[in-house]
Amino acid sequence: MNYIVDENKIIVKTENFDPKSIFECGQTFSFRKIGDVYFTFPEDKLAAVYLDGENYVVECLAGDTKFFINYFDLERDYQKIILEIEKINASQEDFDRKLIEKSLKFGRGIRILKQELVETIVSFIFSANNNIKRFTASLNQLRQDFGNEISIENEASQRIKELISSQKFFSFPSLKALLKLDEAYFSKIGAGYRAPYLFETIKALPNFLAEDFSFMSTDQLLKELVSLKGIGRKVAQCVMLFGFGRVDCFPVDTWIKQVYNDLNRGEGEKNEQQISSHLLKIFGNYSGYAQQYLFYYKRELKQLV
DNA sequence: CAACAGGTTTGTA
DNA sequence: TACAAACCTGTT
Repeated sequence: MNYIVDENKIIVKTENFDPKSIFECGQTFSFRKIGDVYFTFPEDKLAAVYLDGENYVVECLAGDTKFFINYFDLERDYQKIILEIEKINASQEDFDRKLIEKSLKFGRGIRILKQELVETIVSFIFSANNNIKRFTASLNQLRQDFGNEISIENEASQRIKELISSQKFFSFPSLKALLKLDEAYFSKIGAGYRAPYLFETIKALPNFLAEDFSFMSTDQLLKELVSLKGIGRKVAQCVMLFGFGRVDCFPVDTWIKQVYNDLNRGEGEKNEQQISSHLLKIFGNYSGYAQQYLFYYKRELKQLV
């Protein structure tokens, strides 16, 4: 066990848990950093994550510890995942093995969050061909307009109390609330040409979500997802990874495209689909994790330059 | 001012 | 099936 529960707090060892890596590796946009504290607000929940001595604390402010243990995937052994990816890496002849090694070391605190489906789908449609700053502003506006202010259920620690005294957090709107929105509203909050896609897909969600996905292969699920407007292969794979917990997919965006060229030297140009299936073939059920380590390392490194 | 940003859709070979 | 071009819009 790499965590213990103390009332509304989860105490986590730092070895495979690092808030910066978790929140800034591109998997979620439902967080806010205030000082050294990360606040995360998935659905209608809220937690503060901060360093306390040698450990990280997840202080659950709305929603119980059980919810956040699942959300942060705390029952999973990420050290084992890292070891498995290292093993795969060692068997690759034509790979830049050092790149993987460095990525795993750099991102060892990453965890793949278990995110709610509607929030994930809507957020990633916004993210397509968009920059984080711009679409997080749209998402925050959406929360403010049609979510509810999250009230603190559990007594906050003194430190957190002070930090949130001037802050408001809003839940992600329910599907019911989203269904009432029209194209013009999404345009207004800066969705641009994605506005009709959002409108169409939200309209299709009740029917879509009623399906039983448990028996579906990842390939089948991908086909279903890309049939929704505004969802192409990349967004679909993100939704599968972050919303469905399908780790056997490898989302390829511009960053992973760059990584692929660094990683797989002299293979010639390949398109996103070819890259995705090649990496999937290599990493199998560790693809989702491997993607996050590589993506985070590449992007963070780029930002330092 | 043109290019770009964590792609998708639509139209054309 | 594969590849281009257009696409909202704030930033650099």
